[in-house]
Amino acid sequence: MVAQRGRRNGAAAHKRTRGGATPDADNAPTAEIPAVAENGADPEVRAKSIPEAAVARLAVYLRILSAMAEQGATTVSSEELSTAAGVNSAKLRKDLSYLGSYGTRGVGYEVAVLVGQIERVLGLTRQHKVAVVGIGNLGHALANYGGFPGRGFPVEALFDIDPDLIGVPVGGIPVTHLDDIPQVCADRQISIGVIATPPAAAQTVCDRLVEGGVQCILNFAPVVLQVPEHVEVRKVDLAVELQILSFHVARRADNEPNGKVAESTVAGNGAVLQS
Amino acid sequence: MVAQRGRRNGAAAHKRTRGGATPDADNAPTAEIPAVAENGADPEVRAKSIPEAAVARLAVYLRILSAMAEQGATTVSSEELSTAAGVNSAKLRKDLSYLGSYGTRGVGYEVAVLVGQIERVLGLTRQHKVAVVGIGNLGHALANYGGFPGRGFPVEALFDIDPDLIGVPVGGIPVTHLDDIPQVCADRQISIGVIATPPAAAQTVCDRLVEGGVQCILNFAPVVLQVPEHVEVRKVDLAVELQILSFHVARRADNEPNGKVAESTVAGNGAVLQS
DNA sequence: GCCGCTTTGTGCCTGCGTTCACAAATGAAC
DNA sequence: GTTCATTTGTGAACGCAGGCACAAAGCGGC
Ligand SMILES: NC(=O)c1ccc[n+]([C@@H]2O[C@H](COP(=O)([O-])OP(=O)(O)OC[C@H]3O[C@@H](n4cnc5c(N)ncnc54)[C@H](O)[C@@H]3O)[C@@H](O)[C@H]2O)c1
Ligand SMILES: NC(=O)c1ccc[n+]([C@@H]2O[C@H](COP(=O)([O-])OP(=O)(O)OC[C@H]3O[C@@H](n4cnc5c(N)ncnc54)[C@H](O)[C@@H]3O)[C@@H](O)[C@H]2O)c1
Repeated sequence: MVAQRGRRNGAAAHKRTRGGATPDADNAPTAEIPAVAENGADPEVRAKSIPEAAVARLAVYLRILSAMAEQGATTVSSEELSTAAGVNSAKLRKDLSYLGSYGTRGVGYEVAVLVGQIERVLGLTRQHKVAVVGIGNLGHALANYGGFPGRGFPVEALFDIDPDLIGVPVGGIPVTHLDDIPQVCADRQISIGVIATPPAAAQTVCDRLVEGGVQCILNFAPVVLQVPEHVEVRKVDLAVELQILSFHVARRADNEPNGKVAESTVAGNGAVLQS
Repeated sequence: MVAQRGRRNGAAAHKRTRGGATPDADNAPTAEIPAVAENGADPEVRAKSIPEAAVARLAVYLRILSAMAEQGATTVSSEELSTAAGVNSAKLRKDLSYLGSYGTRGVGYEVAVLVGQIERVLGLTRQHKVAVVGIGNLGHALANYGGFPGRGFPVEALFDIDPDLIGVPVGGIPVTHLDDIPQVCADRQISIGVIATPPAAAQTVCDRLVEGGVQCILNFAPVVLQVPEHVEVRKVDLAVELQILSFHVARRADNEPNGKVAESTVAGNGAVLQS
């Protein structure tokens, strides 16, 4: 299949296919925010541009901080929080600095303030309604999972193509037919669509979600989705995860061509005590 | 030149806490391979050092190539494959160049060769046995999923703490009790452990897996795991994924402080014709 | 009120990852 | 055999992210 010849790539590179987010370390494009300068909507908050990698970590910090708050902690130091999150303390401080300056030198950060600020930046001050499409093995697990509603992501619609499933409640919500995706999503103001259908159906489902006004898609099907520019896609590809792990095993095996497997490297427990 | 006081990074960088892989765009540390120079084990293959980000993409290319092979394709150009994978063609070629030079200039790549080479580099030439711990909603889905065995990752052990589950076969494999993790993993040469237990149990389960000689862990529980240095952890945190999506929605909303929601931006199909 | 201790916030440097652009290689046509 | 069209492979430039180290900033003790 040699296909298209002719044109070098004069206008080629433009066709940003968009959509297929590489499984993991992609999303490089630093979340740009054109410095909304005027528009005094947000008072003192000058939402700079936060690196995508930092956003991912902020979500982790938020979970840890919430847990700390529940246990009664009122302040944390960057050292504390960073070890709990498994990152460098300098990196943590830099990440927090994207929020603004909410720490007290010599003391640390106030847990409640930090929680509030991270929620603000991540847009968690309002709820984001979620729809799950494909109520099979995985879809059932997602629909039943309590961790989403608890964090501001209520699941408010379920879809499938299987007639036997239509109308059956899963996790308290009845399953609707695939064809109603656009309608229902628009009606219920769904903002996040989760795709857990077989790969072959994923693109079609995706198109309908977009049609229904869904702005974000979390895709579990191992396919690269095509979406319009204003829609954000993230992919969770478990097979890829396993293959990355496999790579590391192989690499390690190559590096130590000693005994066979060297199993029983029990190493006691991995208590990374300090540093 | 600011002189640089004190040790630049002489021996500092060691304190790597290791373990808690940030949810997403982390794993930066370019998979180092000390250039095994001698040791003629692998004939012509000089396993260089492949960037982690590239490894993730290679796994995606592999899936696409496999599908193409099934449809009878024998060769592909970088242009074709790159659009299918949703990446830049230059990036694709660079990624493939980490494998060695297996393309034919003016023609393209032979699908079969590429598949073989990627499998070799990812360590997929041998099987990696998988164990799943925590056979709840998610664990059931994972245990039943056919996509893993089909890709060289046979699930060969299931564990849970629930007495009602012990002995019950799920996806053809009976569930074993938690306590037997070290024994069973060692016996069956499990190399990858998947954790799908409640967060509170994750660290304990992780320790036992390590005790059983498991080298890689895929963690679904929203906690940061502590592991010894020789164990590789990857985390799949769905709440974090949703929060990253939320961030993008919020960001976009901030940028366009026009009408309310501007829904119905159906935009027909996402054919991003030209830049 | 001053001093010293602690912890934040950040400037700077380094290194990885992405992208461009082009030389080299190859096959086909004549 | 030469030339042309095509596509690979990669050197080099660039931009982002990570990490160090220190100045600035509070707090508490004396
Ligand atoms: N189960 C896992 O652990 C796992 C792991 C990795 C990836 N995945 C991926 O997740 C997706 C779902 O996996 P699963 O195990 O739940 O599969 P499944 O077969 O159990 O469920 C698929 C569901 O989608 C429904 N469906 C089929 N066609 C549809 C369509 N056109 N529109 C809407 N719904 C449709 C089916 O009725 C079924 O309920 C697959 O793409 C799979 O590759 C699953
Ligand atoms: N279900 C989802 O869609 C989803 C989404 C995101 C994250 N998660 C995470 O995945 C994990 C599992 O989720 P789930 O919905 O399957 O939960 P679940 O409650 O359905 O299943 C948990 C299973 O773990 C078992 N278990 C409890 N303690 C254990 C222990 N000490 N050792 C071994 N097994 C033990 C339970 O018996 C149960 O079978 C949780 O950490 C959850 O936060 C789940």
